[in-house]
Amino acid sequence: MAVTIKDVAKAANVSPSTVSRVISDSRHISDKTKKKVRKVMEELGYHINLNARGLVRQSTKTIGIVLKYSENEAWNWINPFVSEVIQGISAHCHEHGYSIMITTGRTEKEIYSDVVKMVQGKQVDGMIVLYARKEDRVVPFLLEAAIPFVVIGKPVDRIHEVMYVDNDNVQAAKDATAFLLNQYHRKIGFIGDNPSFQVIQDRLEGYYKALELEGISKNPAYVKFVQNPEDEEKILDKFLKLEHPPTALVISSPLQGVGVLKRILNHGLHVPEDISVVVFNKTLITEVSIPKLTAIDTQTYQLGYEASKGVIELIHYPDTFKRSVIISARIEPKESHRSLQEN
Amino acid sequence: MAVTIKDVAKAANVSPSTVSRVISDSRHISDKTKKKVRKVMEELGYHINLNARGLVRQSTKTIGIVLKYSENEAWNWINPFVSEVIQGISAHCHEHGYSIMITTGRTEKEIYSDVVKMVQGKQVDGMIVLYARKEDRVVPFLLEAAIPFVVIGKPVDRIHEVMYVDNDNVQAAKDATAFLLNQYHRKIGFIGDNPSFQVIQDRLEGYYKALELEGISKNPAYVKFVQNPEDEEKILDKFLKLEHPPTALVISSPLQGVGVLKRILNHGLHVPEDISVVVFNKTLITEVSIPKLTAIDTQTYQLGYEASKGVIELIHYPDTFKRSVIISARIEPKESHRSLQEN
DNA sequence: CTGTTAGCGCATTCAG
DNA sequence: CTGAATGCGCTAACAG
Repeated sequence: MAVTIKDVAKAANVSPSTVSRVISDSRHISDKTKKKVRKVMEELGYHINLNARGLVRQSTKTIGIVLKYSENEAWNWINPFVSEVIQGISAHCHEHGYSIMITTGRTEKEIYSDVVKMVQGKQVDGMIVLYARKEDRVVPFLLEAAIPFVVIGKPVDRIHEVMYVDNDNVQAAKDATAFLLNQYHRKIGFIGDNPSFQVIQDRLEGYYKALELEGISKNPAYVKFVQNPEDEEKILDKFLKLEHPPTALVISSPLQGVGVLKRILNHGLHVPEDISVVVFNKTLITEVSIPKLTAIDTQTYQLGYEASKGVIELIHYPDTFKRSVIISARIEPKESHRSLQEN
Repeated sequence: MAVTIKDVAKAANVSPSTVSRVISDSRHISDKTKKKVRKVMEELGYHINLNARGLVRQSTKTIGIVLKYSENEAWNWINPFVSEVIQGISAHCHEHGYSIMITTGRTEKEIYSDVVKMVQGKQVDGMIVLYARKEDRVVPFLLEAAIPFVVIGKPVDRIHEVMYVDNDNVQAAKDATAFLLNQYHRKIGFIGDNPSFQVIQDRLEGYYKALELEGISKNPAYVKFVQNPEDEEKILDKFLKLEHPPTALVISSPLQGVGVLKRILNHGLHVPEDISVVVFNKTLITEVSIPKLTAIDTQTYQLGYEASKGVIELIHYPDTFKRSVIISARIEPKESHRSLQEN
């Protein structure tokens, strides 16, 4: 067995509680004893057992992260969104001494039970959910369990009861579409992935809104959902076979963006000469892409950072008003778009 | 407070120890009582406190993951290698009921203290280290602490004392180089990132070996290390200003691969017409790249999966022979190379 | 300023 | 097959 608080106490000729107080640097302990105890701890190689502390404190200083799953495994972790968000969460958690635990499940059901285990098992003090989607069981469970949590994305149900961090996706998509409209595009397509995620719905809405403002009516043929990379080919085919193919596309993920880029080339067309492309989420990928993709910077890292700030605040002050945070997103013009009017 | 084993015991008219036995499905309990107790657990909404269990069992069923850090933050998580490895680890851990905790630190020092906290704090039963590098303090610490762990990559020191999972990077780089030699390239460059990582050293060695077999002597001008994306430009400049610029490149990361691709285009050159490129680590990125990059499939997911298998085996059978695992890597010819002899 | 006492929730002897 | 007793390592009153 490892050396415990008792061993230290004995060796230092003090009581265990004194040692405990030294550990938490209580100000009710004289500097002299602190020094003495710390020396003994050093000598004995003492280290606190966080498990035991967790048990008595009813807190583990750990945040659980519910990963976004998708039908298509590959798109999950590889999607740079997840990586960047976690970076942001990590950074803030580290500043506050919190550890991070992540779900390991791959299906919706597995992830749900991971969450139950973390929460009911008292492994975490709070949770961050990396997605918002319809008919999801995780958020209702967390509400029921009354554990601090923050959703990244816009919750679908019971929105007033949950704290969330999100971009204004409606606005962002509206901006992106308006950006293309300003460049005299009138036939603009929209490509999203899984429409059951709220984020896709919001972006679609923003896209429609921008068109509406220009008096352009909804055209379902210009809206497609790609659930796996293979579909990209078909979708582009369909677009191009239209009597009036789109001259520009708004695409809801960077990976899809580069995918579509490639398909366009396959068709012997060029970006931005033949088709302009604006994608959601500026990431390293959009930067290394050729051409660089004109992308909407959703400040993913910041999203994670703020989410972490949120949970930790909720943990410390449970009665905090659940003020949700909107992270601004703005378009960064790069090389994948052009104006139709080459004045 | 949540409902505990005692509450269940009381409600079911049994002793706490009986409830405990029902939880672990002990075969010393009659089916009748099991049923009865389970019913009560259900009604009361009982869930085990894993913290308490951890304390008494001296095991948390949690694996810690030590993330690879790099000077350049962005390259860390975004690097798909990490994502894929974690997917593999996740999958296996989930199968065995293990949770995953990740380090949150960004600098070497922070990560080290994260590790100490996890291990000494008894938060984890085992560890997986996602890198192997010189003068690293983590591995020695882990050895000292005598906790089960597996390194992904080839350990630098005390290699016989640690279990590791790795590709044969020497062989893989040799194959990659030989592949280019077979295509009649004679001036082959090598680009790696941080040379303090063992993996880079190994690949460099393999590269040299292949050249040697063809009687081509080492040329330092053909070997460059890129520590951040900006350097790519300079390095390519240097390569191209040589009297005999390389006609092919072996590159040690997919992100660097696409980066270099882009720089080559900037110079008005084309891949594979002017320069052939072979990169390490087939990932989604190499697939969506234009052209698709001829890449070495290092089976990253499998690397993680095997590492997890390793730790969990070590946890269950501490005296397991530390048999290390080599995951085969093979080159997947795509579109970024060509033969110099167009017969 | 420090020691004593009493658990946190669970698993595991040892009896019966 | 089940119950009573004990302790995992730590913290938090409550005394002094």
